[in-house]
Amino acid sequence: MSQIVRPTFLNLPEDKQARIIEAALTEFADKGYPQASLNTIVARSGIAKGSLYQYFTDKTGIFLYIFDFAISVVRRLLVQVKESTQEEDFFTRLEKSLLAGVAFIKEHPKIYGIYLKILFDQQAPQRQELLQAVRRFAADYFHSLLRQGRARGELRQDLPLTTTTFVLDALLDRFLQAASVPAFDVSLGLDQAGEEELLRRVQELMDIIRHGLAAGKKYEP
Amino acid sequence: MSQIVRPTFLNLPEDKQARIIEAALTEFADKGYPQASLNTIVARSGIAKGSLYQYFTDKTGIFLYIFDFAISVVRRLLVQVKESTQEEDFFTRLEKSLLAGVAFIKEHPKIYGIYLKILFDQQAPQRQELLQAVRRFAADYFHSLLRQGRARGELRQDLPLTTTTFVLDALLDRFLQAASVPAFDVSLGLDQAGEEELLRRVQELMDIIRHGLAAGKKYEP
Amino acid sequence: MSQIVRPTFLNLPEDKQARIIEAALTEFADKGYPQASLNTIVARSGIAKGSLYQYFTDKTGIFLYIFDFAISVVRRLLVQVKESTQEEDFFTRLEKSLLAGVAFIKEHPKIYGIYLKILFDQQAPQRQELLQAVRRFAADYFHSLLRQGRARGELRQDLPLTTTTFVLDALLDRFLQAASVPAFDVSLGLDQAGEEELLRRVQELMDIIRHGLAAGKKYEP
Amino acid sequence: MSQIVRPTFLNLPEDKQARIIEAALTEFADKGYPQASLNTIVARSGIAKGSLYQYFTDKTGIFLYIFDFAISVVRRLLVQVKESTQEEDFFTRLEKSLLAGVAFIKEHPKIYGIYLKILFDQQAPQRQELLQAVRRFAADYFHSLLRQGRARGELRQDLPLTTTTFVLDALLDRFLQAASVPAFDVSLGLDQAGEEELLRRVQELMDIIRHGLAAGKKYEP
DNA sequence: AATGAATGAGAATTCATTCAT
DNA sequence: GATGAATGAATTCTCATTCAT
Repeated sequence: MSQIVRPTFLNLPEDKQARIIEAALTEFADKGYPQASLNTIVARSGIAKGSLYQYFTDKTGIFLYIFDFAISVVRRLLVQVKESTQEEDFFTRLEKSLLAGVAFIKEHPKIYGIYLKILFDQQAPQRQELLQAVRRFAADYFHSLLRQGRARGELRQDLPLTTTTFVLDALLDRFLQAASVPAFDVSLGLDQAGEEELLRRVQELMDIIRHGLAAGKKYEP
Repeated sequence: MSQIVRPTFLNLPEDKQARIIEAALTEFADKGYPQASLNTIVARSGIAKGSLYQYFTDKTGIFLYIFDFAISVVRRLLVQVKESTQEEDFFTRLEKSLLAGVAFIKEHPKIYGIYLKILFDQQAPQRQELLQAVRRFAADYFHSLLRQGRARGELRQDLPLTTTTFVLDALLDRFLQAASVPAFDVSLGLDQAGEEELLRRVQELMDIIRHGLAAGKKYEP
Repeated sequence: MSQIVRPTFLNLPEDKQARIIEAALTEFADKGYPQASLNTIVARSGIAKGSLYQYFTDKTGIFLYIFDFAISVVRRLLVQVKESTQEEDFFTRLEKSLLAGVAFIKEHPKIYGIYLKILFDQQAPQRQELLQAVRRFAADYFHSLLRQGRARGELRQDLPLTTTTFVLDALLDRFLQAASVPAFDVSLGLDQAGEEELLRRVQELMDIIRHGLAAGKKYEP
Repeated sequence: MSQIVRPTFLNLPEDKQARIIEAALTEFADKGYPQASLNTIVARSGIAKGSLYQYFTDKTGIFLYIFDFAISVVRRLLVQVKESTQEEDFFTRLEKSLLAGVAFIKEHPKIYGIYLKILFDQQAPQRQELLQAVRRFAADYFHSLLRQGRARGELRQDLPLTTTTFVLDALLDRFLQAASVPAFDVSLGLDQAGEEELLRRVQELMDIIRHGLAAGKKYEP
């Protein structure tokens, strides 16, 4: 931690900090770690190149700090959604989580962008650890939803928690990708559609999930 | 075609071609398009720097040729799986497809790697087109499986084909990722597990899918 | 000589020779010696790269051969103009020479182009010698016109031959440049004008030359 | 401006600037734009390759800056000659201009060299504009001399200004070339001659010009 | 004689990092 | 603490020339 950001940076006026974070976030989200240029970052934030090295140890340091910052924003969102839907049933909670995710990505495209970039950059520093942190975070979230749902009898009792967590993570993560990255969305056609179309897809997806997970008459071959 | 690879390359002895393809495939899969270094490729394939430019027009040309090569390998696999399972029921076909995918990725990790890289390289040439081609290919495959399954009465008649295609694509693609890229596999723990564990997860996943899609007693809230 | 072009080339079918000369002439005229690419020449003449080295020793050899070829074409023209105007008076001969020059450049822009290029390429092989040859050729031509004109009493007897030769060479050479290279023509506006305008400029120029050189009432300060 | 040279360069100590300008001027004058090597320039000025790119945007930027610099030196000379000969008659002004030109070229051969190079470098950036600027500059100079000379009655009233400007430009420019570039000087033999010989040629040339342009008894055929 | 594959030096340009002021 | 000039290794790409077939 102390190897990443230097006290010099934290002592900076907040607006200057913000300018630098914004510039770095934009650059990393646009280009990914290895293609991101410190030249661009200093140019956009209006500071001297040397100053960047007063604030952070090196390119890696900047990246890790920015990624940390991004994670903390996401974390805040998830905690808030989780708490505000405490009382609702499993499927409602899941649906609201999905919709909250869609809204978040629309609002903070850069944060989602930096996550997508790191996802496949072998060169990104500590990529493994960073990704694991993010995914485990999501997994924990779904896991806790599932446990509560099963305890309340809303879900089949024989559901394997591990695999079900995987299913939810995969479906929601992919849905968010499709909703935000046109190239991913081959089948759904979300980017050309309006809000209405999006909501219909959410309903259809939830319906399939409900069939897959809910308690009630079981499937009999 | 002639824009990308020059006849010179195709006239080369096969083992030399293979060495170059192998080196390029490795480099692009490791680093992605923009970070891949032609220096590395020529060093690893033991040819002179200038020779590479006798074979391909430029870096883009090499990349496109390699990607094309990779795609054709995948295509061959899918066609083969599809044909060899013609007679089986929907869920068996799906399961076999998944297992074939797992086997393929284990055997050709670099081909899968290059696909993952291009997925997020904003800089990769013709990224949009290449990705669409791949994804649509998968989507068509699932779509045709679904149509046949529904026609045979194995699936619920009210299944929305579009969204269901998306669900299958998401779940299988993600399962493959988890099976091959440890960082992605937070919940399943596939990489540390043996074949046995993997098969169990496949069963669990298939079970959930069956509940979600199969005809039979419907879910009643 | 025998170091420049090899017998192999001269034994070639004439049309093949012509194709190669044409391609080389075009390339050298377009780009000048150092920028001319042998790749382009072989591509345009449809021969193999190795063959070029069977015909000529190296790039320099090709260039010298082509330049020689160009010179011989010019020489033929000048000899012809000189002989066909034997009987006319000095100023008529000069004017006809100028007009013949304009016509020639319009017809053989590449030959003129290669001369212009070599004019300032320090890198062109044997540039000094080649240029001297060309200029001396022109100088001899003017010198002989002047001698005859003076002998016939058409010119002032006190004209210094050397300097007058220089004057004619400078004026005619520059006029040709202005007539063919728009960038040189700041004052005359020849490129946007038609044939008519051109002829008027020729008259005006000849008039000034006449005042400068002709016998007749002398200038008295 | 800021597109071409960066403030970094202008902030440099003067002697360092001078070393770089000198090295670049030499290289461009020797080889012309496309053949000039940045490697040579940095080697000769003793700076690192990267530093050049702190000073200028790219090769084009360096070239344009150097050319601009050269033009400004020439401009200063011409303005000075023009002003210091205000009171003299046309032919004296012209002769002094010519001699000033000869002296300048002897003193700044590289500046003249870079002008000669750009003259035929199809590849030189903004060649058209740069050349037009130079030539029009000279044309304006002669034009103004001519107007004044005619107004004072020193020249024939029927002289066509346009063509006469062309004649002066051609003769003086070519004389300067002959005086500085041995290859151009076929007839005059200026390079092997001493100052004395040169002055005699100037007199002879001026005499012919005087006959061609001056008022006084007209030529009568 | 003809081919065309192989070569490697050299080109312009970018960039993270250092360090004196 | 802030600056920004300096660096040099690394990048992609071109080209004249050689040589085995």
